[in-house]
Amino acid sequence: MPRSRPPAKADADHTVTLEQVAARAGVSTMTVSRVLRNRANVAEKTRDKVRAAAAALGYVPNLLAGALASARTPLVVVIVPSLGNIVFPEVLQGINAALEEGGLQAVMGITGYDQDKEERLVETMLSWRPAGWIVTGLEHTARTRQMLRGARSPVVEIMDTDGKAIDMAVGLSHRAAGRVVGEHFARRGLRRIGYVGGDLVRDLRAAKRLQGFEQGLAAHGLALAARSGAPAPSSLRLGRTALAAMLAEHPALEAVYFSNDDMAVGGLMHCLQAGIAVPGRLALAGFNGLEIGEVAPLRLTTVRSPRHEIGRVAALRLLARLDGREAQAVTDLGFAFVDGQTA
Amino acid sequence: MPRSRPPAKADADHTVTLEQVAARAGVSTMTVSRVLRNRANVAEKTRDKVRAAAAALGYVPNLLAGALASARTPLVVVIVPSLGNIVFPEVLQGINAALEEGGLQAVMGITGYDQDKEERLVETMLSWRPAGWIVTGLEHTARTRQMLRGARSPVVEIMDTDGKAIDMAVGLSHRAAGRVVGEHFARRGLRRIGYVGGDLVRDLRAAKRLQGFEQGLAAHGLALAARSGAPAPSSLRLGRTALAAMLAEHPALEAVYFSNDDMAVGGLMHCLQAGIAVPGRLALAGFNGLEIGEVAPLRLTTVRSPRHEIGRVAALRLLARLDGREAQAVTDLGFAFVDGQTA
DNA sequence: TTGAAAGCGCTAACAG
DNA sequence: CTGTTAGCGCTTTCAA
Repeated sequence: MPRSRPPAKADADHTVTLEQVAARAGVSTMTVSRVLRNRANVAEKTRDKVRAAAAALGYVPNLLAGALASARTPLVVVIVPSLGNIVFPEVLQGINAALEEGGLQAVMGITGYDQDKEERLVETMLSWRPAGWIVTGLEHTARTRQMLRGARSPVVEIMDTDGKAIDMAVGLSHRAAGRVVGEHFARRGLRRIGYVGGDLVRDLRAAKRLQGFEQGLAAHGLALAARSGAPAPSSLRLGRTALAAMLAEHPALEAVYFSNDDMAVGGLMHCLQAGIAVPGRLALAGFNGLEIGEVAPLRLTTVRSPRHEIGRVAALRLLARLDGREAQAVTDLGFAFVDGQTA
Repeated sequence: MPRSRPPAKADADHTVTLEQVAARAGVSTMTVSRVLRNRANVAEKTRDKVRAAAAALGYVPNLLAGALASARTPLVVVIVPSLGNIVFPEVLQGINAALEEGGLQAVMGITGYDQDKEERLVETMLSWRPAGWIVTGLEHTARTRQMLRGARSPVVEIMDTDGKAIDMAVGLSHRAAGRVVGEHFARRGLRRIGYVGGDLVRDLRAAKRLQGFEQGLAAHGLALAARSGAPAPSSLRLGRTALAAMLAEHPALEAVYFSNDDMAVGGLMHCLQAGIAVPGRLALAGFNGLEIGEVAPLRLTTVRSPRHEIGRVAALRLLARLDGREAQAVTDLGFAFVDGQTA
């Protein structure tokens, strides 16, 4: 004979089900379900009875059962490359706050700037049948792209707008952000210019900024005199050591563009300690507009990215689409050049 | 007549189910289930047939259905107070990496250092029937505690060991960490000492560090000469402005202890810019051992907390318990005093 | 080594 | 406004 599980009511596992609430309230499970999900068309008196019964029993809904029955999960998969600096946590805060208001839950994945890892994450996450996806960047493996399209739930690619989106994109043009700094350097009359970055093969947005930066220089007849890139994640320390190394080899450098603010502040710290006059002897600039650049003894010249806002808007676009509303395909939230004291 | 949904095979929604894989492979759904979950006792030939069928159809398992049927989710709820500085993202990276190896998924919640928000989060998350919980700190509302206990899945409280754990705890003694700095200041012969922090009512671990710090001073017959606390989250900027304000009011101060490294580095930046000699004229110390303190022109005196390790170990303890292994109730991962150049 | 039956806890659809 | 019926896609249990 097949198993006949004991009725839930007698379960050793004291989990309270809709059915028990229904029994106690003297109504059907459907009515309980309606009340608990605030559906219309239930008499006020019935509502009260049901709520009382649910409270008395300490009922906790089972989202798994609900999601399976309705074919709708309140889950949104969020995939970011790293939590190693403050940039993506800030984006996550924006995402999280907005999703929460819409009654959705973020499930997080971290790729380590590895597209194959991203592909594996997407494959795994597919099993949750998420309501939507927020992924970082516009570059993915072909299979990742295919899986995301096949999932037929909305996808927002964040941070970048230089490229083609799978579905929606919310970010800024990194090429343009880099170009602005290149032109600024050129207009300042800086000539011997270096670049200090991390791993450009992995961080494609940093690569786009550098590309834009070089275009900005080229527009004024300039070119990069030195360039360093370690196969390591960007960090304050790397910025510091890489700048020191570059200056040892190219002592005549007049300016350095860094892949981001972490790197740039690291470089600035080197200059402060080594007694290198900034910006007189060496001009510096970064990207992101982090707080550390603002409170440094010299305000860092940089480009501010709207990180929290990118997260918030990405989540809102997703919510809009889930509500059946139209949502803009590409949202360029722009950036602001920060004319600081280091360049 | 009740709805009669079209059979899944003809569904407009092309979702492939176990049943379709089974049909194609010429076996029962149970056999497919066994193969796909790598259960023993399936003939090698059958395995191959099933795998081929699954691949051909592009089968994607439905975790919701699986979890409902087996009463087991691979979800772990992780609740942290904030992603506003790099501390908790680092903890999350540690958690995430270890959970992933164990086949578990983190679902994140952010409390904003608000215990009522935490309570609401726990209540909501309960509906996922998570396999385990990682929550921050040892202080929670009575109802949060009750819900977590009632969930009957393992709970790890992270960061702190000064108090009583619900189930397991992984962290360090903040009281001891504060005390070490207090004694260091005293031994250095510093006498007029101030404290600059954020909101101690919300950040209870910062409050414990301050308590330990004052004990350390008291052991040498000293007491705090000044103390500032804004009802705001700690930040580089707050550290900078709060120190400036404190020095304006207490110009004779010889040393300042900050609630953490963000605050302390902010303070250090103020000194660098204002030309205040550190540590000669003013000694500074913080807490956490962040990279920014290490690359500053003066290495920050601080106490290093094992953030990534706390996350990793917390996840491992959870995994151990889910595997039915015993796991240590309280794990004190300790801290390291960093004898920097600012105190 | 494989399969059949039952059911996890909930919601959609329809009937009244 | 409320109830009935069927079934979401999977795994458990037991039998063969």
